[in-house]
Amino acid sequence: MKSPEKIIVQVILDKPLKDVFDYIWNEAHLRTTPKLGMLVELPFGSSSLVGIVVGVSTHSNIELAKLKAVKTLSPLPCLDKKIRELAEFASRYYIYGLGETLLPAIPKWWRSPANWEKGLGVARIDKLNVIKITPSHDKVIDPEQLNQDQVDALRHLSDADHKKFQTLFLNGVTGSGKTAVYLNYLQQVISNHRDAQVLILLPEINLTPQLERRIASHMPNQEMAVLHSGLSDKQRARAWYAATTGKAKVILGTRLSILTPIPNLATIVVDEEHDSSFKQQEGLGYSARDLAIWRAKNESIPILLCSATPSLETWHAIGQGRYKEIKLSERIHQAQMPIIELIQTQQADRGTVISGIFKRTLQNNFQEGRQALIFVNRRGFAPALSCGSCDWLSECPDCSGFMVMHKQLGSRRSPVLCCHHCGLTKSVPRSCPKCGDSDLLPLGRGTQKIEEQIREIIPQAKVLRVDADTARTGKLSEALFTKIHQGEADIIVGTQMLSKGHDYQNIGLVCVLDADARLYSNDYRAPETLFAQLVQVAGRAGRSGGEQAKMLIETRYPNDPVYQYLCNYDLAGFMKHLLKDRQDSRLPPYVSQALVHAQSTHMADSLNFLAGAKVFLEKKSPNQGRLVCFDPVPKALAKVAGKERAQLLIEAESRTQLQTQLNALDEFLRNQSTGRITKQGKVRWSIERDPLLI
DNA sequence: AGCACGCCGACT
DNA sequence: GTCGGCGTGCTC
Repeated sequence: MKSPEKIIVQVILDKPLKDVFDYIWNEAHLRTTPKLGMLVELPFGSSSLVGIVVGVSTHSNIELAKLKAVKTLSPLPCLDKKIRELAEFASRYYIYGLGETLLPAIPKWWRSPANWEKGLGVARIDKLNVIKITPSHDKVIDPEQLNQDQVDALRHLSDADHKKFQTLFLNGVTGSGKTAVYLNYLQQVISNHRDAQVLILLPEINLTPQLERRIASHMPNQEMAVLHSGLSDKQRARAWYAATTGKAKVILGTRLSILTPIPNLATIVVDEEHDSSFKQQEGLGYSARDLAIWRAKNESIPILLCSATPSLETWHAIGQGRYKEIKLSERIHQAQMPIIELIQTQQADRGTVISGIFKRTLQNNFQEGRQALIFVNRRGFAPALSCGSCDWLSECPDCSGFMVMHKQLGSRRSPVLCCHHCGLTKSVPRSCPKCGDSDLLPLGRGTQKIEEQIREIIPQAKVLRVDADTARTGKLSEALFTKIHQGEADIIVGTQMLSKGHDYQNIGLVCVLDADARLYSNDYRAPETLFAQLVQVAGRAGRSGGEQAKMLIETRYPNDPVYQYLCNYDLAGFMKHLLKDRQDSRLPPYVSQALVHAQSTHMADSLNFLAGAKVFLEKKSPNQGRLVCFDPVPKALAKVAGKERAQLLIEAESRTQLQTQLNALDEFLRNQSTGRITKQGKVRWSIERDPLLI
């Protein structure tokens, strides 16, 4: 007599282990049949974990006696097919465990079975409002108030087939009203399609409160869910639940929200599409921009990318006809863009003072009663501390970078040395640790030093500093920007943080100090990034009309194409130049790249490990196919937090070729590791697809 | 990744 | 005598 067959479920876990684990499904106990995408609680080793059901079967390769049973189920709706497909793709493409991809995409609060009990969590959360609508005093922009360009752009968008995948690119200079265009578009989508939900991706948390308010006043009757890492567990859980259940019609978030289940997703907008924050650098090294396009394709919906300075990938795709460009004419606004002046600096005056021309222009601007922005690429007081009589420099003991000097303004405490890579903080030595000389000098200029100098030059001016130190939290930064908007600052000193998304009213002058600090580095994207930053910064000036604003850029290389194209605001010319350059030097988008990262206590172990990876790849494709495998090298910043780091660059003409090779390499490396650490030598490794830095 | 089991140094 | 170091091995 055959006993009734046991139901076995395959479950994924947030562990760097093999993909699926088998469990027994006790239907009598769980009181329902297993369904794909269910979130369940499981016994695992000596502890308890949550997992997601990804398969149902009656057989297991593991002995039945060894299998444990699913403990409880969550009251959440199952993760739908679309989101599972997206996670499967991301996991495969970015060479990362499926469980490690999908589970962290669910808010922590929901991954705690303590919150599941009797579904009370859901009931309670369901009663809460998703977002309190707090309309701003910004003027609501009705379609009638759009200018002709915007109306035309909106018409192009409305004409798109909403049941078909299509990538659209909205090209418009800063302040040309891109946001008004896409908000009107989204409103149309929501009102024309019952239950439709829309997703807006933004690069950074700083930008969400502004847009949040704007949406609230623009679409006051729609429920909105905001998702980013700055929220509390509960807020995040609530927003995610509202998106998953279809309750929220507008989902606004940073990159992590691309993995949110949205059952009636009708369209996606990626704002500031070129921004590198869409690429996650750690763990699952995904690009939310790229995943958004894949998701749109998989769900057969249109996607809209927006930027004044598109990524080269986007520009390339437009050229090939893969994306459709919608242009907001630059003509009207070009008149408002500041006149750019390049100030050449000599090696000798760098890092010492604010030069005469900057001083005079700042003073004039102040007397005219207009605000000025000063951009510095470096936070802190000085990039390093040096000894006046020997060659000592403030190197970090655990990293191969320098410790940056920070003055603790506003407090009586003495200055500190701080490593921006590992966070180590020390007090400034009284005398040189090497030769004992007491003549220690700060080297170069950071935001704090500039702030200090400006206060000396124009003592009457109200100076405000905006950087990672003064705008540490969302609240702090909002307070700073409120101050700026209320005119409580004459001169604003800050890092890139200043340039994003904020509307300033009365900027007459923009100064960029040491613009090319990163231009001649190992970052082949530096020219593109710099161009985008400078256009962005330029767009902050002269918005209220009035006399044309000025932008002064301090550079050692005024003849570099970046500046030459920038002075004419010639985006198309610059993009063409860059594409030619990338084609000539065999760089993306003309080749596909991957990096194998390795870190361990000794550089030799890291390099040896990578050499093994290289041998494997070359054996796999003996005639080297169209795969190019470079030599393992120590990283530019070779030591971080006491770990010696190295990397191996792999290139291929075709993405699919690279994909199969990387999957094979991953399997090979996993077989000699526990988790992601090798058994011999204890090398921690990872594979990164489409790296930004090589 | 956690977490247990397991075999060698300075402490109530 | 024991508390505890972290080396290696497993998790359905």
